[in-house]
Amino acid sequence: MLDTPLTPTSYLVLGLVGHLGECTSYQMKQVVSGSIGYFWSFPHSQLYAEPARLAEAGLLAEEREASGRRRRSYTLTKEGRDVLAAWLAEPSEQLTEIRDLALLKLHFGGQARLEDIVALAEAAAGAHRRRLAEYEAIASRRPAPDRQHLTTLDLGLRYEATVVAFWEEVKTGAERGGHETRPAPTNASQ
Amino acid sequence: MLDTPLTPTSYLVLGLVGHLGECTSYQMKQVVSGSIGYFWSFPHSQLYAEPARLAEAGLLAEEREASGRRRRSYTLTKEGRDVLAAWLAEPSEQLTEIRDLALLKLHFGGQARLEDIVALAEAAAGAHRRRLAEYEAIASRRPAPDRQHLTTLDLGLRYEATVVAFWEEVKTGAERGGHETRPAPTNASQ
DNA sequence: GGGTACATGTAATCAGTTACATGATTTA
DNA sequence: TAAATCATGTAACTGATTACATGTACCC
Repeated sequence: MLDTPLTPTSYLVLGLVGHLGECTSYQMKQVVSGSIGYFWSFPHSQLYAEPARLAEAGLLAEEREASGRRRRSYTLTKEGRDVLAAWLAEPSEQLTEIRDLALLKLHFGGQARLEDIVALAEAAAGAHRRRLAEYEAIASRRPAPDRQHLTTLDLGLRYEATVVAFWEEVKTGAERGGHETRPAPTNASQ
Repeated sequence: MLDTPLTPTSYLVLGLVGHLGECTSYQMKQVVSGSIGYFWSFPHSQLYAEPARLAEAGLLAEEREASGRRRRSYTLTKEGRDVLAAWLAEPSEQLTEIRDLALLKLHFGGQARLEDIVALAEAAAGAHRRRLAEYEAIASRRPAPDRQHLTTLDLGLRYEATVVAFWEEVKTGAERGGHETRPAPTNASQ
């Protein structure tokens, strides 16, 4: 049935179209930027390229306006709906992939100066604190019935709170300067 | 100085070579698989391709065995060391990118059956519980002095604990079946 | 001495990113 | 009506992934 194996992006688009019903790439973009985009970002061009691929694979039906902007809009085909349902029904095995430059820097922190670690931790804590505040604002606007079951937003809230605390501790730890980081990188060899 | 802008992978490799000193791609691979690879995975082929790129850019020096396997090994050049130091000294602004298929499925859970959510949550909780156990084992082997400053492993421990709890709650929530998920997907239209 | 697992790469492909470009709509 | 901003795409490039392939050491 399918030649090209589907990527995470494929399912993301299928899920969006399934959720929204008939929609354009731009509408997907708007929805993404207020939800998934917070933790899983990608350029909007993918929301144009991927539906085209899915349409070619027969999972989406493409309709184009006859006049004006000639927008393309998409709907799930029967096959698309089946593929999406099958994907949703199959529990996924793989764990979280985390891409975080600040964490990577911390990981190589043994090669950095303590003051750089302090600055890094401060910046990271601040950024995550702001993100946490955004999530809290969204959560407070969330209608009551939805508050009963857990969503990605709830994990986002917990994640950011955890991370803020983590970076704050990293900062105070580095400020106290104690612990066993080499005083200077590898200057001994110079 | 630099033509190609450096990617996260570039810095990852620079950091590894800085940390290990002269090393081969295979050695990097081994180190990665016991540390960064836990949350930031990528195929080993990148650990062959990227050092080659960096060598061409003058940030790594490449040495090749004259006989036998003709292994390539890499060291930082002066310029590479500077670039790495500058990167480490500059606090990064961007937040965490999280790629998690299970979370994505949960996000589209309104289109799934409740029993699928239960299975999803159960599988995810189990996988993260196992990962947490791995981290705990590593942490217990960690030498005492290192226990004083926080590392990526510490965040890993906290993250996994948070996520396990989250998925367990999702599971019990879905089992109780309560909340406002539509009883059946969109079967009404069939 | 043959199989199996570890070690070390290369080639081809493609998804994803970057950059560009233009058409509509609003606003001042 | 000019300027800004929102909306809608396309083209080109390349980093990352997949797949393949072979060499070396060890073990039964």
